[in-house]
Amino acid sequence: MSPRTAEQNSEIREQRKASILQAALEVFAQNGYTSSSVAQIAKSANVSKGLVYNYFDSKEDLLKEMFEMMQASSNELWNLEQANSPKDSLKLMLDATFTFMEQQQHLGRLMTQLALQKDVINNLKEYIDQFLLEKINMVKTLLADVGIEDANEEAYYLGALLDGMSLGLMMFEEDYPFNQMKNRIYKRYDLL
Amino acid sequence: MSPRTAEQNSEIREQRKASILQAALEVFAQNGYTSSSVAQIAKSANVSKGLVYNYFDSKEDLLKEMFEMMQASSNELWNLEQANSPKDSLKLMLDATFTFMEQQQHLGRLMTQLALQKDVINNLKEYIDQFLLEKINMVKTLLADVGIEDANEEAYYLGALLDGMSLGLMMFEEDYPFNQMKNRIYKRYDLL
Amino acid sequence: MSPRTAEQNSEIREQRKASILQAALEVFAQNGYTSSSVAQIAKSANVSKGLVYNYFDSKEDLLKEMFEMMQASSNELWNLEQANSPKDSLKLMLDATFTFMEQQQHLGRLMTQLALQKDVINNLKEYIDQFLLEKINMVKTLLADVGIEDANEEAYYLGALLDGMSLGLMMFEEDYPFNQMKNRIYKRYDLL
Amino acid sequence: MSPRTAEQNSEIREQRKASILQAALEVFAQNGYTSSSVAQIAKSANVSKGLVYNYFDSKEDLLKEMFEMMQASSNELWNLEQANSPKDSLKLMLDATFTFMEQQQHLGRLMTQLALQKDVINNLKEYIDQFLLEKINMVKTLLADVGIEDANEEAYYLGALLDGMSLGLMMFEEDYPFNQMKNRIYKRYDLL
DNA sequence: CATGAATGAGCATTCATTCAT
DNA sequence: TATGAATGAATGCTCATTCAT
Repeated sequence: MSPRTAEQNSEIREQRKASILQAALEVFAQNGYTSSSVAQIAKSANVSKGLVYNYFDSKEDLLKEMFEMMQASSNELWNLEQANSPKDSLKLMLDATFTFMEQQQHLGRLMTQLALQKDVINNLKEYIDQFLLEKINMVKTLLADVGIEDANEEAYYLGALLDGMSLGLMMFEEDYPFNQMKNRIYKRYDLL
Repeated sequence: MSPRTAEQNSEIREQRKASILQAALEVFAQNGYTSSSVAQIAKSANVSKGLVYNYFDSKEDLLKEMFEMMQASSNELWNLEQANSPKDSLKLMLDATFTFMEQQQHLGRLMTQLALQKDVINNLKEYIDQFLLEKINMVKTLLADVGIEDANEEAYYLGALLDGMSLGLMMFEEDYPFNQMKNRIYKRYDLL
Repeated sequence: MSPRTAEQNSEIREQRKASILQAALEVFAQNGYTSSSVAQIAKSANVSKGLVYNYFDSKEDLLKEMFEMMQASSNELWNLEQANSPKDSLKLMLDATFTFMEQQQHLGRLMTQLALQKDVINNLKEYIDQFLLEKINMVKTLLADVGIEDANEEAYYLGALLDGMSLGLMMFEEDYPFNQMKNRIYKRYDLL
Repeated sequence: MSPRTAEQNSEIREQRKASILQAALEVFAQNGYTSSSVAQIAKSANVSKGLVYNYFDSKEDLLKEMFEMMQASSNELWNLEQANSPKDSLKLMLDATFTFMEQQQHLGRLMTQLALQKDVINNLKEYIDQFLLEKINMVKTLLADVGIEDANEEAYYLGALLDGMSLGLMMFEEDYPFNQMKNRIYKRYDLL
């Protein structure tokens, strides 16, 4: 009835969608994908169950779009083009990683859960594995560029450290000595 | 009077119980606790659904007994009494950890999943957290005994490395350079 | 915004709830609480199994609400305030009792079944016993008011007669000489 | 192995059977037929589940034999042949009825439950109804023989009283003024 | 005769999804 | 666009019954 422009409508749609997705993320991360109900998500987003299906095809679809959100968020952070040197690139990558860990704990938590179990849906696990592989390959390149001898092994080592930190942060939360860990890593690559 | 002796029955029970528990472990680790159905477990163990309930009170109970299994398995491995020196203790701890990672991947996978989400049952998460805390405190002590300056921070660092390795092994499986990683860690503490 | 107004929805809910409850009452009274399945009730109410749970928390809850329905129905009938004399009160009580017997045979049948066995749920039996006790005490008072010598014993006697009639009506149904029995009782207290 | 005579074996069988039946009766009367499990009965009789099936074809069969037990017990009590007069017959019938109420409360409780609901098994309800009908007809005859005017109506009246007493005894148990009620009835027919 | 391990059908309950309004 | 009533398939669990020993 109200004369909204198509643009306004589109914007409202986007916002609604984002808010539902955010609610879903929190619920999924807390309870796990399977244990979360669409009703719970709808309630948490303050909308009706029906509306969730107005914006998303299925519960599965929510998860897929969440993964795409993660990719977008990650790509946005891993903006290494502005780097002036290999060292700088490495530093930017670590910055991005740490920022992601802190700001996107829900996403990290959820993706780690999903990565640990068989495909819950379609080929999501494949995409996650692909995503992880890309990251570790990028790290290999960065480490090689910076002159590290056995860049491959070092990449796994650094990967283990970062994953371990991520887990630690999820478990211990504010009790985790996150900054000390960050410093250790920056120091290791002489980035301070 | 009994057609089977009590002993025979008891033995059958123990074996069946163990085999169901093993099947449940695999199914849980693969699909996640919530996504696993008792029917799936029964099928995987080649028994009827009903029999599962003859041996376990509930699906929850399966998980509880699994956790106890993990504690037992872990305690068995962490046999540090036979150590002759602090360094030896540290080495034994690392040996135990690596052995557990390799031999009990299912358990590790499952417990990590559970640790990442809200309590699925009763107070299991609490017990898991407690279990993890004990381990990290033991590591702190071992590192201090061995003369490491900032044992607390180092414990978190080593913890991150080990957790990260565990995750890596779960994801990459045989592609993971597990032995190289182990060597790096042994070398770090001069244990080779 | 809602497609149906809140009022419309509320009305639909009330009607559905009532019709499910009525179906459940008939099924419970016919087959007994334990032997009745929710599927049977749903079918009898021409709704899906799921919908029953949209309106009632559990099968148990159906029974609880049924008991409350009985209390309400009974209280509505036992409206003794309008009586002008003790004799009038006694007559009203008997009227109410006979009306209940005839109009609420399902409820009577079900409650009698429940009263005869161990508590099926929570403390329902306790409530039923409490309910019966209240009735018999009220009868004692009414009989004393009317000038009956041994009102206590007479209350048990009248109670037995009424319970026996109720049973008889349930068993023999239309073959039961209900009106003759009623007359006998009215005559006994000189109420015709 | 032990050389028991066929007779001894047969006797053992009979005893076992009776003890299982007794256990089943108590369990059924307490919890209702449907809510009682064979496992419960077996446990209560201190035998294995299997043995129950050695003596009875099914849970249903237990109920059938119980009903036959009730008929036998009832027939044994209603031994009216030794009566010298119509009045004596009536008195013997009442004696038998009261004795049954007191001594066979479990049976009474169970049969009343069954009479109130649709056939749980085969045609049991039919038999029960038949049984009740026989009794009431016998009562009619006895009352007519004793010279009561409207024996038919009086039979329903007496039947209601007796059924009501039975219910009362089941509900109030030792608090029920059983003897006073008995006296009232004996007095009513001038049998004291 | 006696046991209890084993089975599978049946039931209460949950939840993703649809649809009339 | 938005709602929530309605559905039915799936799941945890129970229990009568069978059978190897």
